[in-house]
Amino acid sequence: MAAKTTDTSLTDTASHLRDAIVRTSRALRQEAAAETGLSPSATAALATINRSGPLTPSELAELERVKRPSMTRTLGCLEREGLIERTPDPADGRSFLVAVNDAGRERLARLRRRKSAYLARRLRKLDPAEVDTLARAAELLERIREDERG
Amino acid sequence: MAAKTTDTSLTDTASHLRDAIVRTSRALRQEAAAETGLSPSATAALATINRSGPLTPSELAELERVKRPSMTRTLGCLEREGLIERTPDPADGRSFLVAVNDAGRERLARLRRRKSAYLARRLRKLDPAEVDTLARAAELLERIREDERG
DNA sequence: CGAAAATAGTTTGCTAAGCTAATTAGCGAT
DNA sequence: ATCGCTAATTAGCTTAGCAAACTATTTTCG
Repeated sequence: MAAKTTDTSLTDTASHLRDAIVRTSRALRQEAAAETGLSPSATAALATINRSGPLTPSELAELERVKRPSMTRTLGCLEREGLIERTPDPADGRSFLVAVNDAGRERLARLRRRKSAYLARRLRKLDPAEVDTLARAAELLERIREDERG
Repeated sequence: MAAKTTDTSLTDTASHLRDAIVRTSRALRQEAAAETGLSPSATAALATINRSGPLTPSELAELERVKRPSMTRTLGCLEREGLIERTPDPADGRSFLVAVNDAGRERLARLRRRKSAYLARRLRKLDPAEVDTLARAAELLERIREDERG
């Protein structure tokens, strides 16, 4: 299996993967609006802040691969929801550090717990090997995104 | 491996997968605008029309999991690019059938060929087993989307 | 048969979430 | 101390989704 990784099968895989990601991401967005009151972008940002400790909006924007103005908006949304705290950056008066507060951690835990979340609901219909495949795919997607820089 | 599929690991996998998909889809959109002049949505729709033969806008909307007005817009875009043909639906005067024309097939082939496409470029850095994992993940994502219907 | 209900596609107007360009405020080097 | 750089924001644009309202046709049924 996967013994033959010709360029053709490779670009073919790329096509299918792209379509699958586009469609799933669409479904996620719809679901998110209906279910959590927090957009997928905001959720992803919150998770990143939680994982990578207090960081500046610029750093966060870079991690999430969006531009700073976009992150400004997302942070505004998270702040309105009362999920993050801003503290002044001791090293730079223009900037500040963002951290998840208790409410944010609560929300993240709740999101993770949500059995009815779109993907979790569907994952429960798969067998363990298939779930594992998707778990590894998620890691791979993050990894190839990391390599990026132009 | 994957022997333990507790509900915890399952919802955890769901979280990671969702974030990975959201971020990758963002990267794809940016890339698409810059590179092909055709949005990921339009590309996915074109591929579906090509794969599933001539079909009505409603059927297409259902396959792509968008609402009819959204598909109207996407089709308008594909038509402006001269990639599809509409023929009257012999069975229903209100409707019509959409099919990919030569230019559309050309474009699809070109897209698939594009070695520099975002995902293809990154896939080439992975080893065959990893590419295979992503290929199977794409299938799984499509499959769990199929199950849907509320 | 003909009127009412249902359905296909479109139009209109809204929202979310990305972007770029321009602005404001603080940092740092000459 | 000033001038250029960088951080965040603001303003305005775009894309792509949605729902509701509209038009045209089909289907149903009295």
